[in-house]
Amino acid sequence: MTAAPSRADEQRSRVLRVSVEIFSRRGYRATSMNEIAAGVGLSKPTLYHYFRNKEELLVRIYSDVLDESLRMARETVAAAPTPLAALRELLVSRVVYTCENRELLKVCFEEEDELPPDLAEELLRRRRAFERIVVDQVRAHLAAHPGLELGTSPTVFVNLCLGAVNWTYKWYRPGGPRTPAELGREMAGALLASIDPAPPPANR
Amino acid sequence: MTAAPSRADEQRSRVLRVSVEIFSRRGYRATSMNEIAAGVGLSKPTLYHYFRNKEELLVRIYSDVLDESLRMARETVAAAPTPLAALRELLVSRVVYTCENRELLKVCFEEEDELPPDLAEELLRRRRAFERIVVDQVRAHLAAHPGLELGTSPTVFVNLCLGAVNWTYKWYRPGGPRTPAELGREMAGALLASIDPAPPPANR
DNA sequence: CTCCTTCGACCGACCGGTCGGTCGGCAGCC
DNA sequence: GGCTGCCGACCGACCGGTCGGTCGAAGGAG
Repeated sequence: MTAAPSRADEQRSRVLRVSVEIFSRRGYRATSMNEIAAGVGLSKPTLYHYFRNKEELLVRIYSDVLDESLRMARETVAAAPTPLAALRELLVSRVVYTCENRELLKVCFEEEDELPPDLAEELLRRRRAFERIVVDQVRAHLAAHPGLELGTSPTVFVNLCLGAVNWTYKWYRPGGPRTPAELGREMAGALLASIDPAPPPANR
Repeated sequence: MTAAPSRADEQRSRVLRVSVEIFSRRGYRATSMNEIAAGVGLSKPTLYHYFRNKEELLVRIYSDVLDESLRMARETVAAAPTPLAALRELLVSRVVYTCENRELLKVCFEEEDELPPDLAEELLRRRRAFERIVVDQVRAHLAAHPGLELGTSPTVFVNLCLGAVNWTYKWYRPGGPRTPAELGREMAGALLASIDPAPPPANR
């Protein structure tokens, strides 16, 4: 059971929401604390009442995304009947999450090395944990289908898949003909074609 | 025939090389003109002797990459026997180019919207021209193989492929077991599996 | 009910420092 | 002697962060 959020917690998350919006639009460095304060409707000193400094904003944003991503990935894997299905759902859910949080992921992907070096290590550790979940599904799938040839290492294959999926933050625009979920299914289909033992019938 | 580069041209390209190095390491906004000047071994005013302002550095970097990319893409397509071969070579050459110019592409991908709005339009036009070359190969390949089912639109498919390929700037590190060319071939193989009418025999 | 204390939320004014960019001048080569 | 390459010194703007202080609600004492 999560405790009811205090007024302070609400303010903090409002600040974070506004920060994501402005960081994604103007960049972390180019955004001043005054802009954020104005966006939230507070003064700059009040921002510092809630957060130690500018860096902490970025750390919180990045860390929260990691938490959410890890949680989603573990849930997805637990619910999937086979490693291949898990892999497919993992990719679909990443596409959906990315499409629905483009600003957030833009900040995470592009401001990654503005993170303070002392925390970067621990954050990287959690990012690796996420990637490892995906790699494990590939390995499990290959182990279950000894005839399959991946043509590369599982790590490279996962980097390729996650790259294709993450890149959607650069080109996806809402309001197109596809819902994020449809888009995710189509992309996952193309990405997993090379390791799917039962490709769709229409393949000639 | 290209004219012999003047001394000034050489200095300018030295400045650009150093700028790419520092921009990629510290970010465009976080990099001061003084740092660049120190890196080149000049004073700040001398930088302004060669370039109008900081923005122009970024524009030149970005524009040069576009030129080179378009040139490479056109050459590759012209030399390929079939659309599928062209597509494969296009992806391989992108991977190789990316691996060998990680800093450069990092700057282009991550500082894209620091570009001045008045030039952004024309630069975007050229970027679209590059993407269009790739899309055209997909269309031509599908037209030549009526039985093939792409499972999505050519545009989405190209975004997916280029995303996977571009993302390599985030994870590729030289000195690994694969050369960039090998890496490119492996990745292109996986990416094109879903539209390859003659997949490798070991597939089952 | 009232008075008084306490405290979180909040802000105007300010500071040290940095940044992009400029100015005026010097040196050396054609 | 003019042109190119070069620089020390400087400027206005702005930024992250702090300081000192206000205000109103909560809460206990009488």
